[in-house]
Formats: sequence, C-alpha cells, structure tokens
Amino acid sequence: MPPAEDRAERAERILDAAAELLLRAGYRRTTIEDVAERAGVGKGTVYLHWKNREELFLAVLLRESVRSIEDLVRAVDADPLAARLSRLTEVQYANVLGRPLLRAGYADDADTLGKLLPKLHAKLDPRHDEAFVEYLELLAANDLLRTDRPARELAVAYRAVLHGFLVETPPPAPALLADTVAHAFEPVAVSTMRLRAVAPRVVALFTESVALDRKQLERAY
Amino acid sequence: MPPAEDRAERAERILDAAAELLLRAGYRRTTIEDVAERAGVGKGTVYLHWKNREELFLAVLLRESVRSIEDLVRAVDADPLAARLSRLTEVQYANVLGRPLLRAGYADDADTLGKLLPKLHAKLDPRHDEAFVEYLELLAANDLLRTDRPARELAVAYRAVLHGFLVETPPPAPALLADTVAHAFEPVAVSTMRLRAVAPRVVALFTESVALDRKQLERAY
DNA sequence: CGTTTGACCAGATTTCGAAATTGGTCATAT
DNA sequence: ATATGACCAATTTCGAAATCTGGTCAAACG
Repeated sequence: MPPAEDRAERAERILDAAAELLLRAGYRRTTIEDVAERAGVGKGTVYLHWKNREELFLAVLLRESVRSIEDLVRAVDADPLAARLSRLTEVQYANVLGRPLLRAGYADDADTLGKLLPKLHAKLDPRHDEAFVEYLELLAANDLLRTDRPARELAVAYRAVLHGFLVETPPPAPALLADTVAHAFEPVAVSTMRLRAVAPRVVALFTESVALDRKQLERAY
Repeated sequence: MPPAEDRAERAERILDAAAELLLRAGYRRTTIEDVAERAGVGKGTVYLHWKNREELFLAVLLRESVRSIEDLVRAVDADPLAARLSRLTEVQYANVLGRPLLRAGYADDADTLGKLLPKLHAKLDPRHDEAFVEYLELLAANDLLRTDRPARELAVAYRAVLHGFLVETPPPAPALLADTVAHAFEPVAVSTMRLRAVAPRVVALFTESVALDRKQLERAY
C-alpha cells in the first residue's frame, strides 16, 4: 500500500471501529483484537499507528472533541450571532448530547470510559481552558459579557453550569440552558453589531485552538 | 430501660455510630455489628429500631438532610434577607460542602454511599421537590424571582446549576454561586420590603416540609 | 414480664490458585 | 518496505472453598 493517503484512511477506519466498540462495550471490555478485526486489519497494524491501547482510545475521544469544535466553528461561520455565549452554549450542549462518547466524557461515565477519564482530562484540559478564557475575554472587551467579574471567574461558574446541565437526567432542554447562561453571564443588552464584528475573531480563536489537537491526531497518519 | 426518653437517645447514639462509620468506611464496608459495637448495644437492639440495614443508613442520611434544612430555617429566621434565592442558595451550598454525607449524596459518591443512592432519591425527592417549587412560586408572586418562565422550569435549571457547582472540583466559592444564581434567576431589582414580608412564609414552608421527614425519623424512637 | 442480647444459619461476599485472555513484540510472510 | 498473527509475560477471569454478615429468635436478664 502507498504510504500516503491510504494510511490516513486506514487510521480513520481503525478509529471508527474503536469508537463503535467503545460505545457498545466500554473501554475495559474492548480489546485491540476486536478493534483490529472490525477494522479489517491485523493486530500489529494497529500498533503501527498508536503506541498502545490507551493512545488509540484517547485518539478516538480527541477526534470526537475536534469534530464538536469544528461544528461550533461552522455554526459561527454560518451565523455570526451564534458567537454569543448563550447561543454557542446551546449549540455545544445539543452537540454533546448528540455525541454519546462526548457525553460520556462530560458526565464522567466511568463504565464506558473506565480509566481513560483521568488520562483524558490530563491530555485535553490545559490548552482548551485557556482558549475558552480568551474567548470570554474577547466577549467582555466588547460588552458581550458581564464585566463585573474577571473572565477567569466567570469561566469557573460557566463550566459548573454546563456540567450541571449535562449531568442532569433527563437533560433539560437546550433552550433552558441558553436562557440560564444568557441571564447569568451576559449583559442585559447584547449588541448585534458588536457580535458581528467579533464573530470572525471567535472563529479564528477556536480554529487555532483545534489545530493543535488535529496536529496531534495526524501524528497517527 | 424506660421506653420513653432513653429509647430516642439510644437511637441517636446508633445513628451517630452509623454516620461516623459510613463516612470512614463507606456503606458497603460498614456492618451492623460494627455500628452496634460502636454504639455500645447488641446487634439485635439495632433491629428494634430499624427493620433492616438499609433503613438504618437511610435514616442517617435523612437526619443529615433534616439538619441542613433546619439550618436554612434558622438562617432565614435570623435574617429575613436570607430568604432570597441567591442568599438561601449560598447558605445551603456552604452547608452541604460542610456536611460530608450530604456532599456525598449530592455528588453521587457511589464509593461511600454505594447502593443507598438510588433508594435515597426514591425516598426523599417527591415531597421536597414540591416544597421547593412552592417556594419559587412564592418568590415569583412577589417579584423576587424571574416571572418570564414557570417556576417549575426555573426549578429544573436551578437544580442543574446547584448540582454543577457541587460536582465541580475544587468547589467554587459560595459567593460565585450566589452571584450566578442571582443573575440567572432573580429580577434585576429585589425589593427588601417584599423580602421581609415573604420570609415568615418561607420559614413556615420549609418547617412544614421538614416536619414530615422528622416524623419519619421519629418512627424509630 | 418486657427488654436486650449474641449464638445461629442461610445466603452473600471474599479469597486464592488455576485457567483463560490480552497487550504488545517481532520473526516471518507478502 | 509493509503487514501480520504466533508468541509470551502479565493481567484478568473463573470457580469452588472458606469466610463473613444480615437478620432471627430462644434464652438471659433485670
């Protein structure tokens, strides 16, 4: 096989297989052989892409996370008003609820993710958190966010709120979360004009932050 | 032993022992014999108060929950302004963080509470939820709460927010939660006068709702 | 007599060594 | 040069024996 395009395709196939099995059987019960078989490759081939089992499954989750951020970027690209914290939250919430693996990640579902969870947080958090705070600061600088508290503090409260909604069973309607976030973190009036001005920068910010993750994924070809 | 006062005292002693061991070793690893020994009674005596192990430990949690609501009532009694949703939330949050067993309950700590958690929710939720919605409706009727959504919906969002803060590690500062709740659920201006007028009814509402729980506890003498 | 107790037992849980499985490697096949 | 699956050390699973525990109740107690 030519080492160029087909290699990435095969990696994707393996990730697809791993994602499917992860969701169906959980991390603990999914073996590398299962994944290899379902992907139609030999066991050794999997190790040509990832250095061990854990890295493979972390890649599955990383890919899922990248996809969800790409969705976010698309949403803001299509409609600048979606750059508002409350609207972006609504999109992201619906997104996570619709992607079982991400939902498992946010809801600390130890049965499906097992010992991946701690490793996952260790691997993803630092940079994304930073990008998110930057996003909030960008909003604050344009009167699109409360300014009576530092963005870093609002970020803590925001995460707690989002986490709370994601953990609740059954998950409350996305509109209720959007409404709660709007009241809790946005100023009384949000300028549509400023929002339009800020949107491209939000797109750039998230695109940039996701680029690093994508690079990491591509290391597996 | 006279069956009157000493009996209740003994029940308390057993609950104390059970609470202590529950916190130290967890539900799964705490035996009735351990509890009996620590309480200075025979094993059979425990069964004179509760019909089985599960009921005993549920009583421990029920008592803890009753105490925390009594704290709430005391707070509003001492200062009518504490009847505000944001202030009451702050008190309750600090309260829960300070009572490890309650925190375990809210944070779904399966390691300490084990199989008690589902039973606990089944036993406590229905009436308390109702009382809480009534409290919100009372606030709403006095312009102390947003009225653009039904209280029942706000209750869902509120619970998600509180839950989110309780689950976060480390727990954010109580003031941040109070602030978030104030913005998310209270109207822009809160009338101190109306608050003072409403406080006694809030006290009555919570006192009444906790009375049922206390009755249930006293069944064990 | 009413109250308390701990010996008792069925059923649940833990233990522990043997058997089976699996992550990761690498000599071989392609 | 690339892909594979047989192989092995290490972990996990299994199962039966041993231990422990929830709940009862006949006896002890006062």
